[in-house]
Amino acid sequence: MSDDVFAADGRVIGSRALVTRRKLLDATAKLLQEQGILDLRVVDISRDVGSSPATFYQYFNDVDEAILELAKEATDDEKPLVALLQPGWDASDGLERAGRFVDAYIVYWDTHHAVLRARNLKAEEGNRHFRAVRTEANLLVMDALQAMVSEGVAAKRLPESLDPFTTAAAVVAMCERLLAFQPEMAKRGANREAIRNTLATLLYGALTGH
Amino acid sequence: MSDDVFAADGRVIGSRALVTRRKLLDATAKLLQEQGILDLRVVDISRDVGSSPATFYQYFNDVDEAILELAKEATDDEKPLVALLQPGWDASDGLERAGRFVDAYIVYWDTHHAVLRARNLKAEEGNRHFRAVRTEANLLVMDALQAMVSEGVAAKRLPESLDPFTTAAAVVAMCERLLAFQPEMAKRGANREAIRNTLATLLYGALTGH
DNA sequence: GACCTTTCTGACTCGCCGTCAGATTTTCGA
DNA sequence: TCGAAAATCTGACGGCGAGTCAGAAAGGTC
Repeated sequence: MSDDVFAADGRVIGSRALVTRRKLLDATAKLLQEQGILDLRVVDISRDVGSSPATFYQYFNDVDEAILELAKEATDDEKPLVALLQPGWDASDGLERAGRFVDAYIVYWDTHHAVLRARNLKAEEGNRHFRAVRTEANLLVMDALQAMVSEGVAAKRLPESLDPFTTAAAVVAMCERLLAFQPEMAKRGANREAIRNTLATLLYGALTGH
Repeated sequence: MSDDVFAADGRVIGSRALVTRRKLLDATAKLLQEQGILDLRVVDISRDVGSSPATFYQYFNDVDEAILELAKEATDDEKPLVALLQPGWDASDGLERAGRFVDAYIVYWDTHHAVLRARNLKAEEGNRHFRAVRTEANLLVMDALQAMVSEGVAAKRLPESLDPFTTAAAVVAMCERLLAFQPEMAKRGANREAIRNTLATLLYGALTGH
């Protein structure tokens, strides 16, 4: 496994090119955030870094490839979340632990939501590269969650009708989607604190049975 | 309030035009499903109904407008779901009632998932028309859910830290997103039945505290 | 400073978007 | 049934972004 970074035609690139590529990725992330994936144009990305569209195609075969790269980078930031999902939430500080996980998840989501949204869309539309990245990212957290659910079912705290894997998926689903609703909910009186606490309580309930 | 349907330029259209417009909407839904929103082209929609792109623009100012119309139609199919969300899930048949709601939700989702996905994307990217439609659709179900949560909190079955509105949103979030994960989960052993039962159990737990 | 390698870009083709003038079809009064 | 008017449809076009490629520019090496 090498750390070399490749251009679209497969050749290894040098340090100057690496800087250009990085700028292109940053501009892609920025515009994805500002304009959304539907209005993301290669021309704009190029203009943003002060180069020509042809330069973009030196490093990526298309916009998808750049977004995929950003999605992989986002996955790295998801890894630390797993440390917050150790078994034992049924102890007296369980709800607090759930809260700490939710806090960390909110930071993660806030940082990467535009990229994650794009990743999920492409994955749901059947793109296999994005599916793979999403699955890998979700499994990080879901394996840990699944273990917690299995433990709860074994200890009879949770009903047998809960499939551990599906429950884990449901928990991830709830986190992801509730945060996506957030701006809309704010207008209807549910502030960040309420969302945070409700989410923590629901996770605590789903994972420990309390 | 009139039932008249308007062309893009605002004039009321007749019955022949209504048929054409319907065909365009159906083709839009079909291609949205097959190709996803990112590859949806007006040329393809037109070709599919055997007319020219110019015809499309007679009825819609752009593709968004057609998708918005489809999203509104999907909302109509969501209304019957509310009938399955009457208070009283804490009775002995509560879990079965939760299951019936989940079944109905799955049918609703399967029918409209491509359109709902597009609606949610546009809403999350800040398009106010799509936000309005999504909010309206979600509120239908969320008002009913919220009442159930409030009842549970009042009866001390549910903890006070659950904000009823946010919990309702979380329940909707879980339904939506878990079904979106479904094809991926199937590969990892979680079949439809497991998803259905897990979802029902989780809703039952979140809404009744049992 | 001549040569070689890496990186960048102007200029081009292609295809889709959205428009509009005019063609085609339907409606309807006489 | 006919002809005019209204409704509907479309060919053709300008504009713009995608993606390609040959060659220019920049940087490194001796």
